[in-house]
Amino acid sequence: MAAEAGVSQATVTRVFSSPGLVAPDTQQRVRDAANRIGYVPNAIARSLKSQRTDIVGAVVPTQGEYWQSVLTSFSRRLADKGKQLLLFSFADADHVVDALDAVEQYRLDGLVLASSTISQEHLVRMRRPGPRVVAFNQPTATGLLPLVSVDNEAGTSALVEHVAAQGVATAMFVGGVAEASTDQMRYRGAAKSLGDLGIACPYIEAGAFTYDAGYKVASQISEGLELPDVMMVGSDEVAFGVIDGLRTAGVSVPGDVLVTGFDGLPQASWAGYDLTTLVQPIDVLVDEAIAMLLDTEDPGERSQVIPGTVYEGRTTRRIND
Amino acid sequence: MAAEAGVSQATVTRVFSSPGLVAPDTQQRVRDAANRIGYVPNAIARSLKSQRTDIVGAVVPTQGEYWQSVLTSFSRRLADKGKQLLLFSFADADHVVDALDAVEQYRLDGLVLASSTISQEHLVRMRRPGPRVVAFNQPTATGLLPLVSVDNEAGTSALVEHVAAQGVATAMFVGGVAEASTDQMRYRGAAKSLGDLGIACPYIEAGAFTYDAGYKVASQISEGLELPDVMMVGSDEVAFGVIDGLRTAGVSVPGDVLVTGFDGLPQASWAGYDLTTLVQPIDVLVDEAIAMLLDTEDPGERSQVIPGTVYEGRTTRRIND
DNA sequence: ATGAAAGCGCTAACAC
DNA sequence: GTGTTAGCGCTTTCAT
Repeated sequence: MAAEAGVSQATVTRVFSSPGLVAPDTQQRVRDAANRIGYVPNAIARSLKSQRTDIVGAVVPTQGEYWQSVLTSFSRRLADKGKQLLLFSFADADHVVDALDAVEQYRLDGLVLASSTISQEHLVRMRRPGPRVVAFNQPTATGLLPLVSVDNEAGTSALVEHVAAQGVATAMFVGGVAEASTDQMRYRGAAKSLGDLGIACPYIEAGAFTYDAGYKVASQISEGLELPDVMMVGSDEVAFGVIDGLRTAGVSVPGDVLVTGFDGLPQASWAGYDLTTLVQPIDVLVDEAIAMLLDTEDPGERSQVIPGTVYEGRTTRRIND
Repeated sequence: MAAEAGVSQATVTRVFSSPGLVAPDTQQRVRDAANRIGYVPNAIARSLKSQRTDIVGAVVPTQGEYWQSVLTSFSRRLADKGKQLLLFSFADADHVVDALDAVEQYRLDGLVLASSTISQEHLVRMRRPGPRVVAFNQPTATGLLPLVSVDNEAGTSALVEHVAAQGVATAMFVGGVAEASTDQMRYRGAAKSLGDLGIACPYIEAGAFTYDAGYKVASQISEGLELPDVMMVGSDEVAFGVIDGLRTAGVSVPGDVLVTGFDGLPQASWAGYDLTTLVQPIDVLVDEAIAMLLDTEDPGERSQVIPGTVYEGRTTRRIND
């Protein structure tokens, strides 16, 4: 390339990274030559020298509406900052390790760890010098890694407050996976606030954060147990299943039982469900995570816990009002 | 590192890429040293030398359930092949160009172009020597780029066949965006097959591939026009909106009007909708695309058009049968 | 304003 | 089985 333009390689570099330092006519000559032979600066070589890739890695679960939204948000926000997103989706936790390896090998500028089901052990492994790691919506990471999360506990508390205003005497919490730290926080918020009102709150585990799990558990409940006044579900996706399961079994929502969700998926406001839920301000969370990742000052083990907002849908509107 | 282990750099390389060539004790000495100082081979340097990154780029729209599924599938399948996925999400078509730049700069091993709304002009720009580009579900690219796509036309034909068996006399096609090539193919399949039965098929444009667009168009239709026996909707997401819009307006689905979708999203089979739709075999499409990208033999401008399957849901089940 | 030269960390060819 | 050497394509002093 340098030869083609009749200049030194140093000048070529300058044309593409600090054009100000190069005479207009030389610059033109270089650009012409580049177009002629289809030259494009090699980012790999640049990274080798500069020790920066401008690529951020993200470990995100492959399943679930919520995570998809998070991923989308990350990808957009990073693009705005001139960074690329290298995606490590994972089904099981073992692959998290693969991601970490890749992060080290590719010398990524940082890594986002998003998922509520990564073990403490893995999290500890992430504490190390080198590229910065930020945990996303993963309360378990508190004190281990810098963390950005929605305020899960306050979220379900707020939902209880709203529901209580509708008048309820009995309740139940339907979680996805009991080990998930988000599930635990959400249950805690619900149980505490309900407890303050003198209402008990049993925990029922659906078994997965999926529609099907919600559907199944709702079918079983409507057969066996006595239905509570309100079912607080740990995530919207499970809640949709719960609602459909109840309705299929002939139970009216919200006529016979009120239902709340958590996350604030777009579908929550669809007319078919219009689910009362806690809306996570995903873009805010993501911006905060990116800031922690990219800011010059070390975030240490700082935690950012950001509140969500209650969306009041039809599923908690008493019909007899 | 070489110094730390007391061997040459070449030996270090061998330990990590062809361990067979190195004596066991030397190997141990190198690994110990690596652990001691936290050494990890630098993939950037390797890429610079080998001219391969083991990273595949993907340009995918940021909106829409369908594309999210496609993305997830790509990410998983590539991981199985030891490749990483660099994600370029894009809202508007201008960003496609950014992606192409990045592909060139990072010397990616290939690029997947997924989206039905990339202009011919941009597609032509992708025809170039260098890393391979494969178009995904983008009929416009036929003859320009190697293409993998579901058979859109045959898909709506198959849906017509199923619907006709239920007995219909009038129909309508609700598209997302008229310019989208997938929309055009899907309309063509529906119109042709309906025409063969002597049934006319007007095209109505919702304006976007979203729930809201479907909801709105359904509200308008149920107010003004006379409802057809069947509304064939160009995508599931729009179809959900159409169904909710109709039901909110007091129109029964499938009592008053049958509805079909296209894509086969997981939600289609949810009890709330149980939408008859054409299921795209996403994993098959994705595998095919990856094969085209990575296979040694040049795919040229070969097109792979893969058939989908009809899922028969409740939305086309005549109530009076 | 431009060039020369060293070096980022690895791989591959060749020697021993 | 291991070392030596050259070079991938940039960036960055240091000269001129």
